[in-house]
Amino acid sequence: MSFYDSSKIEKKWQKYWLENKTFKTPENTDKPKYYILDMFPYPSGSGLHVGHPEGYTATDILARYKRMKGFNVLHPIGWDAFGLPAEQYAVKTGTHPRITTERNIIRFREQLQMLGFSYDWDREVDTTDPNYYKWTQWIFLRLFERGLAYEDEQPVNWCPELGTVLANEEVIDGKSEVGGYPVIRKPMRQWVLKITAYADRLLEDLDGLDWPESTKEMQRNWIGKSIGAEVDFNVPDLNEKIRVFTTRPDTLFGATYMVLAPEHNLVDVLTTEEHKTSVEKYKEAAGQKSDLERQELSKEKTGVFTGAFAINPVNNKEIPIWIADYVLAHYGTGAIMAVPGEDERDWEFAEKYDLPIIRTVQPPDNFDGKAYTGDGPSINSDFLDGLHITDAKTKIINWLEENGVGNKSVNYKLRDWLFSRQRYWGEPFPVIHVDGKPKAVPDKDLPVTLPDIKNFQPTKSGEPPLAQAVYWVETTDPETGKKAFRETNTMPQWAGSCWYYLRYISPDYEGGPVDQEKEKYWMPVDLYVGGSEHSVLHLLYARFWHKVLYDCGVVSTKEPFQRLVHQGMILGEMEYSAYELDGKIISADEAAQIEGVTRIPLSETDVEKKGERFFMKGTEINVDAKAYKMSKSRGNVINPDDVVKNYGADSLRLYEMFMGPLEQVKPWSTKGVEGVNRFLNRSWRLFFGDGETVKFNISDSEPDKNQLKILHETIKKVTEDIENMRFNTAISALMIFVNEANSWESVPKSVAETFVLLLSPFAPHMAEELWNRLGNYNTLAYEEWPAYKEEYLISDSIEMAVQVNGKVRANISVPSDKVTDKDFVIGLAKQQKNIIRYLEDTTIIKEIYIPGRILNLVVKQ
RNA sequence: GCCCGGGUGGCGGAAUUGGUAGACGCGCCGGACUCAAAAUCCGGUGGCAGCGAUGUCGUAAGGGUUCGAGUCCCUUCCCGGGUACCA
Repeated sequence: MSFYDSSKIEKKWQKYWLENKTFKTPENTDKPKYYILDMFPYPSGSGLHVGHPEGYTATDILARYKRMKGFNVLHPIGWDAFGLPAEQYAVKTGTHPRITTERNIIRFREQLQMLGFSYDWDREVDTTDPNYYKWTQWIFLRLFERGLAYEDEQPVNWCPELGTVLANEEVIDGKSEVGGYPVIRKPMRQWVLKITAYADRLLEDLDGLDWPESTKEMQRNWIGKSIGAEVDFNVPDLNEKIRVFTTRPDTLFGATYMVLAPEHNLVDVLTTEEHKTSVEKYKEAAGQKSDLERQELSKEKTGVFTGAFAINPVNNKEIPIWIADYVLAHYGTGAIMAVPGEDERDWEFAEKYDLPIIRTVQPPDNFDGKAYTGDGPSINSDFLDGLHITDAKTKIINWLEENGVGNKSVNYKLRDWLFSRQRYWGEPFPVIHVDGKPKAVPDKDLPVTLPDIKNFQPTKSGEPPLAQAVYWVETTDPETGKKAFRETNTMPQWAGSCWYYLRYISPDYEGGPVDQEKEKYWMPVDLYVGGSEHSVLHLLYARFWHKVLYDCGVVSTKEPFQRLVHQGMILGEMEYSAYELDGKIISADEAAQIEGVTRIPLSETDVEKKGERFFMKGTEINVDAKAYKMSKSRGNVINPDDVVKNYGADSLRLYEMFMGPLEQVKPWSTKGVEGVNRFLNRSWRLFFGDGETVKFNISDSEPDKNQLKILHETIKKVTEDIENMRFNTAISALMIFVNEANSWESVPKSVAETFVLLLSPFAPHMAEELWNRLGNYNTLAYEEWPAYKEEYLISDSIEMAVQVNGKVRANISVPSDKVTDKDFVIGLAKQQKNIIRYLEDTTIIKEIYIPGRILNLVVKQ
């Protein structure tokens, strides 16, 4: 039996591709270009997991396909190598993060090469390389020059366990996204990037992008633009004004009280003597709460009265001023007018503290809720009465502006981006402090490199590890010669990944982050593939930097990533579980209610499905059937190295694409890998026969009509499916071809060659080997992609269904040249035994014929 | 709660976008080869009834539009992801 030795053949071609630089990006620009990018991997110590090759195989297939289609393809890879794990490892072991990082990169590179990806290995970039972060710093200086990077003392998310501050986005439910440690609020001096200045452009330019709608929607929500008005409320006793932001100025007549955030700077001024104690107490309690506590305790609204009153400008009514932590200091003006009639939160608060509620929008008759937030005619609103929301808003805004008590206003949820971290393993800021003021390091002195230090531990007070490198921190201002101190914070990991896609274009260019001539040719990225976990942060930050670079004239496109696709997560194998309590097997439903149960793994053959649920075979005990996220603790992690060892890289690639649509979440199945592995072996045997001896099964004969038909059907299907990234059905088409061809006496060489080319993007190692053994001595990577000919697809006859009253009653075979002949088809149909039976004693009232598809005879008794 | 996805055989998934539901793969059943097993090959495989022809039910549930609905519309349920007092 001939057999395919995957490990030997795969290594052979990997070596060939590297040595011949087969996938070196062309330098000429005479052909159309295709820039296909994988999301920047972090080279972690645990190596590649099976999730990585999913997206990478998809892009690799496209890259290989586009090369064969005559495109110049840019398909690079590199390392987002700054980051916390290497630093934490350094704290623990004293190993410099550089050592760890280099080791991990080598491992990752080997693993990627083992999978046969067609990257241009001469374009690797590494964010920790001073030649790279020189330009990260350079871009930061452009931000600084433009006033888009500033220092600010502000309450930040301080994580004592990690010894660093975190961006708002890195805090999930009051805990750090990395590690899940508690996070507290602490005022500190920080670098902040003014992403809010680009909010509108980041929002508007989403419209032109070919991205998943859900991702665009998430970005829109994150930016959170809302249009409304600002209104001033006078506090006559104190001669003060309180400004509020509202999206519903039309409900102004229903504003029956005001609420300030506890941190609002007028709170102390407003509070009357008799309320001082309770207000102080409330403020203190709110200030001490961590974000987590604030969220947990916020189920029930709390607040206290300040004793002060403001005047509602539309009706001059006196309304009380409260403070409550359901009003956020950092959104809008940190103060609201409360309109309980049309706002659920205000209603809840008003109910609790017995504050007046006035409806100003007429709810529908059947409305039985509390606050009514829908549309309707205004009531109790003087000159707005009868107007619906939109018109009422316009009118009241005009009124506010005429009377000088307010104006139209826009607000964003998006906040400026907290950009500094108290870490060692990150890009140093190219900034020195002279006389207490930040000053840019001149471009010519870049990069500001990381000093070597021994102790990577941050200080308890929050001083970054770099502060220990006194010789590095203390420097002189090159301009004035004055004593200066280097910035000891470093940049967050996002920095390096904000612009890496540009560096790939000209990785060795010394005149700037990117060679502008080449940038014009290669940008934008035509296809960007990566996980949906980056839907907001990385993609928003990168878009922001790109727009700044656009404004600086460095790049020529407004957006970096034209088309974006997220690959779905790969889960562990499906698990069937029964549960045991005190030696007794109990049902999964029961187990979910009780603690202290033991999970008993079952095999697929132990269970059966009844209705919607799975049960232990022959019992009424229902069991769980679920695939879980891969995790070390669950022990369901699949290691790609093992898969490659057992089945080969081509099998892994093929399986990951065959599992289902790329974007979908799907469970792993080792049996499924065996399935595609069998397919590859069958493909191999197509060429080398099935006997004891290896015999070449290829003939020089001309392909017959039938062979050409199936071949060209396969070409058509595979081509269309690759174009649409439907790799699972493309592979299915290849399988159908092989199943068919296996029944042939021999395979005509021309057919065999075409098949090998079709297979090559998916299983490049086997394809190269077959191509070579067919007598071609060059790589097939730049062979022309096969084109199908319509003439071969036409068959002599077409199978069609005949329906009577919408139900299929017979199948007929119609000669191709008669397909458009309705009368002929109906005549043929009426000869069918089963049709005759159904037409008996009926009258045909309608004949619906869709040529080549279906004939439906509508009859009546 | 709100915003996005999505529910199709025992399992992963197909279905030319309104035209024969279940392609392809896994699993399972039967057969060939083998002393035997593995591997491989051949055949079968949605449920129910029937020897069969065939009939009938069937794409989460219910209703609607249509000659015809997995696909379009309405209602409900379930699962996954995001988000959460943003005024």
